[in-house]
Amino acid sequence: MYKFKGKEYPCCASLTMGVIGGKWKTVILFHLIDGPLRYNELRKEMPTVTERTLSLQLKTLEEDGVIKRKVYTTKPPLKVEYSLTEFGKTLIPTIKSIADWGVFVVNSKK
Amino acid sequence: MYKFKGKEYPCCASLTMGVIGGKWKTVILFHLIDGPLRYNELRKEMPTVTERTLSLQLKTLEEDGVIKRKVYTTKPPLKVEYSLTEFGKTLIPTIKSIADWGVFVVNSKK
DNA sequence: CAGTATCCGGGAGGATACTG
DNA sequence: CAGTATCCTCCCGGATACTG
Repeated sequence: MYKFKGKEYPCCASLTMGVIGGKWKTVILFHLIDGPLRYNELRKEMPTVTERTLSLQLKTLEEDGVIKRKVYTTKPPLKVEYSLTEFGKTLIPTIKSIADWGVFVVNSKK
Repeated sequence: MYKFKGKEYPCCASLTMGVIGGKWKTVILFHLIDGPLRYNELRKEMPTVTERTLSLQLKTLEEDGVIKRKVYTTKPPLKVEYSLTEFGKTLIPTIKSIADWGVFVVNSKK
């Protein structure tokens, strides 16, 4: 049994999937590899996600310590930036491997 | 837009997650890295999965061309082996990266 | 700008029983 | 042994409207 953040997983692979699994989390992390992004910048990169879902996924990634949220203003209009934490950066090779395979599949079809 | 097996994905990373995402698929693939396994051998490796779910996940992995199903007997008791296809083997580095990160997280907590 | 609030549907996954 | 069949629950994620 593997434990992380109070959750139990039957396999080392499922622990990782518990953190980066789901429809959107890898996409978010993939876009954050190159540096911090603001909320609306992320939305532009991910045109098909809804505000609510993006917001929820960002929150769970933050709770898992993978990304951090930094607020630059106290009054509207707000400026908020999301970035990988040091812990989150340890995921970069894995995220890149996931992204690379997607590219590989599309390219090898031609 | 990235396409694979009739499905569309907004990002290269989500294409990969479409194939290996979900609660069990990476676990199945992880156990198949070392060689073919029979249905009940897989069940032993994954004690908490139900028969139905394991069966369904194996079927979708097979449809995506990642694993192959080989039947050795025509009459009960059946002998069926699951193994990675050549295409599925291109996923090994990614699966290992995912599994390694799970191990890393557990070890670095101590 | 960066989010909540509210409502909702679908599908992933579970439990149990049965079968070629 | 290797699965189906049936039924059911949960919650992820979507749509839309609203707010500090």
